[in-house]
Amino acid sequence: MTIGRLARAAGVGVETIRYYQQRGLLPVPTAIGAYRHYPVAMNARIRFIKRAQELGFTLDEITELLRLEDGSDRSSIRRIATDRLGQIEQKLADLKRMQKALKHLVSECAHRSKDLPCPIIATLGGVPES
Amino acid sequence: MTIGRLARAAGVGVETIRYYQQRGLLPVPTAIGAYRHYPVAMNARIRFIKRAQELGFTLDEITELLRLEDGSDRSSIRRIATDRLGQIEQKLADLKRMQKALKHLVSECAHRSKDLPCPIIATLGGVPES
DNA sequence: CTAAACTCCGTACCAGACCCCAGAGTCAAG
DNA sequence: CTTGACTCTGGGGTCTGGTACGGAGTTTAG
Repeated sequence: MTIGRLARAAGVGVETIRYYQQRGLLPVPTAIGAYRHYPVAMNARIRFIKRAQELGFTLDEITELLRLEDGSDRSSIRRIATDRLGQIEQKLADLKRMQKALKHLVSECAHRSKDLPCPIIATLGGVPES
Repeated sequence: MTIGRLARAAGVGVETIRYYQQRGLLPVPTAIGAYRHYPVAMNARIRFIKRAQELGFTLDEITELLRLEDGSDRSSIRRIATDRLGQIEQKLADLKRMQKALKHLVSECAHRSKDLPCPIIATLGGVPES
């Protein structure tokens, strides 16, 4: 795999791969001749990164997640993963609240008469915590 | 309410409020004298924005969501909300998968011998859709 | 009435996550 | 062996969601 093929296979730009290398998310493979030669497994790794990003992880966080795979220092790494797990669960809870609120909003909007305002934004905004 | 008080009440910077005004997320209230005077309800609106942001909505998306409140064109607005609902549900599903995978990963990491690699990233990355 | 604190407007700058470009070198199909 | 597609390095630009700054005008508490 050359970088271009890998990029196309993973559905990202060549620059993205280089950027990830700079940031330490992807290893810089040893060159064969003057060009670098990527193992097919890189593809899975890039997809993992993209997936995690869609879920709201930053590249720094994903870097930590990825150290799990290359995992040497297991105990501290496990701590990191557990933290992220907590984050994810928090996010899940938030999203569920949002889902509920939006559902409510939609049905309110459907059933209410036109000139009554939707009181739901106040409800959502009124939650002081987080 | 002056802008500064509002900002402190909502837990954002003054500049943020101005920025939101520029972007059309907040109305620019009419000035009393030379300074603008904000209704207390703005606070709820700002909190709503912040909340939605934490859930991964962009300001553009939030702008659309907010039109729900000021809602005139209910049917198209309901469509938008329903779309977002779909997004949220997708995200929930993804997060749940992620949660499961991470849990698995953590326990694998705990139980496995040190030199076996974790195969989970491949599993995650292998899902082609999205 | 004055001084501190605030507001207004505009512009500039920051981080994150890329994207694009130039110029030079390299590979590989024909 | 040439030619065209690709790679390398490096540096800059872009978009989002802000934050910071500067200078001038405005309130308001004492």
